[in-house]
Amino acid sequence: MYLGKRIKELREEKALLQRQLAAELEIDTPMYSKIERGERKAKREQVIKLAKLFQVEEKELLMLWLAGQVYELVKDEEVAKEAIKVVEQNL
Amino acid sequence: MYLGKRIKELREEKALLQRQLAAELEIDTPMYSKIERGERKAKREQVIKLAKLFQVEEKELLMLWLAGQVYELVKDEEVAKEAIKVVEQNL
DNA sequence: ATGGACTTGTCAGATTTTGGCTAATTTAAT
DNA sequence: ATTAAATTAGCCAAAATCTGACAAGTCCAT
Repeated sequence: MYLGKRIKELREEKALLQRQLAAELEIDTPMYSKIERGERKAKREQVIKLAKLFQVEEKELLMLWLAGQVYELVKDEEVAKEAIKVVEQNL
Repeated sequence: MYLGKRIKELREEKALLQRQLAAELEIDTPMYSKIERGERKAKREQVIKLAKLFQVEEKELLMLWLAGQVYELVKDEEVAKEAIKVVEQNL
């Protein structure tokens, strides 16, 4: 998963533990673990908080977060590419 | 909405009434009306049935249906374009 | 002003999502 | 190999969302 992969990188760079970030986000550790692995999706607010904690651009993480959701939506569809292109046109 | 616009066109081309299509899909007319206007989203099965009824490529309607969902997901996000591009890369 | 087509609003029931708990597994160090 | 810490898996109830149906409304032509 897009966001999960990135925040895992960031967490390891800064040598933080899942439970520390979980505490910051006020969720439990298993939940944070799931977000990192993309098993659960973070909420917008949590992504923003993570950007602050890691001191990276909010936009970067929000973009990955959104991309992950789009990917989940289209991944099993034969017409995924075409659909994406159509949306891209109209943005 | 992508799909709604298209099935309205098709319905008018063939001079059919909403209630006729609603009957085919086994839903009530208000529901069909909402699907056409994009107020409710059709389910996959209904889209396929509609393609058969209108005698158009299943793929065409499924693509529009998917595009509509993607659009709903990203439309209010500042990072929509970038996110879409990232997904496009990885398909 | 009646009738037919379509739309709007509402609502309970069904389905999904969510958060947190416990327990299992993996990892790292001694 | 044993322990302790970190991470993951599985489960369950509460909350939120989605669904289908109905009643009532508008709009338009006759």
